Amino acid sequence: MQTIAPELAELAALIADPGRAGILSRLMDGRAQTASELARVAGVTPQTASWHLARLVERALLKVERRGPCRLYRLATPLIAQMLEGMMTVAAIDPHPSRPPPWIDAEMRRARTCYDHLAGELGVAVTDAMREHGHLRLDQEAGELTTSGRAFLRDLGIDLRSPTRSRRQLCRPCLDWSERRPHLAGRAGAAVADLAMQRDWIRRRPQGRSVEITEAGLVAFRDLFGARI
Amino acid sequence: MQTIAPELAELAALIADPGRAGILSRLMDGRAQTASELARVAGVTPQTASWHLARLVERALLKVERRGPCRLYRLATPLIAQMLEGMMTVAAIDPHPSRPPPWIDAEMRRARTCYDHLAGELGVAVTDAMREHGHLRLDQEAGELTTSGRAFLRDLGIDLRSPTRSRRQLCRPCLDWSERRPHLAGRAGAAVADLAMQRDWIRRRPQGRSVEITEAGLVAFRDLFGARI
DNA sequence: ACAACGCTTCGATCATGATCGAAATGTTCA
DNA sequence: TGAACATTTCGATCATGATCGAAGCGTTGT
Repeated sequence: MQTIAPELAELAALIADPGRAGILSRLMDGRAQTASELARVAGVTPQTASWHLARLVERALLKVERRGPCRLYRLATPLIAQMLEGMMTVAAIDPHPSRPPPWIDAEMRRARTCYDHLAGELGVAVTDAMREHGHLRLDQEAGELTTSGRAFLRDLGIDLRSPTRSRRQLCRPCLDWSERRPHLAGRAGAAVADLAMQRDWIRRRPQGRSVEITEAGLVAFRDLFGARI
Repeated sequence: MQTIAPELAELAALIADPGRAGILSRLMDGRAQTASELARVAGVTPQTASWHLARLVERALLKVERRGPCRLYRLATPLIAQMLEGMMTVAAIDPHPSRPPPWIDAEMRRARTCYDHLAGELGVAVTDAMREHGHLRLDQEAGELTTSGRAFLRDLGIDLRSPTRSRRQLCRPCLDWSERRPHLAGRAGAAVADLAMQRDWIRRRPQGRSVEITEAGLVAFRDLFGARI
């Protein structure tokens, strides 16, 4: 019997190094990063990071583009992000509740981006609010935007038709690894995150995936969305 | 910045061994297997397999139950299967199309089970047929069973309300790693696979995840579902 | 109780691959 | 052209963990 087990092992081995896992984790926000920054995140020297990055690119987990003397690395496809999401969800489950659980940075847990949508307490709160207002149906495996939900987003100025040719799903759940409950992902999730960024409701912190919720953002998420944050 | 990168690496390391990857791959059909059988699949001695299995159980990827002198191992939760699905999907993408692609066993590609639903050419054909008949809407990230679809399954004798308390989604896409296109998963997918098994349309082969399509099955899938297989 | 069987633990060996210093490459700008 | 900078390549070292033989454990059936 021939299976893809060898390829599975090979792929897993690529993620099994703490440095490379850190790099992939860092790139989960969908942005591109320089080799130096990724070396810093991984906690290794630039030459070691270079070796790791070469392997990740060779296996097509990352793609690289040259910008001047720098090289910018990013996840090759959303499929990679989706796979990592799935793995992080399992990784976040502590098999030994007695052991001190992996301490998760408070800012990270509060609000962050997950590839291109909102995650953490903020992501889950926004999702819950939309669900309670009948905008959304979502569980651990699938999601659906209601008529009211489409109208709600349209009123916020979100045009969901924009990337029409995209095969990407409108509305999809993503299991939040810090909250352990699903939050909104897919095109709708990305659109909400974009909007929040554009209106300065959230700001990316210079490093890491965590984001800062501005005063205006707090008001907006509470009043416009009805989120309890 | 604290992330779950270390836990991600640890989890990946667990899958990164060819033996363990083989074991996990073997258990993707959702059935339980003895340690001996898994040792055989992994291509290692029983004592080595025992060591691998202990690590997988300790990390809660597998659960074990004793049946007489044997120990039966199975995937701990459907979440694990879902994670492995995601990884296999990426693993099946050959980063170097020039290299000979991982040769996939013909029986495996033809028809197999993926945790608890149909996969391979059969799974995709059934899914396509249901889609073409308006029973199903499905793309790479989400799925929905139409009214006609519910009626269709009901007429086949499938009661989808049965596991009511289950939080599991009715209808969900699963990216087929051999066909590289989504097939039907979720409770509906499992129900179809169950039905096919009960009516002897498909038979599990003694070892491996591939299944045999019976003569009656070929007729049923073509006539009842309209599948082109 | 004893033998048969499946599985696990122990101990020693061995291979893989992660790491960094040193040096080379390549790009931009003056 | 040459200096400054980011990145990569090379080479040597070192740690981790996969492996199997031998022995031990636990369950079942006679």
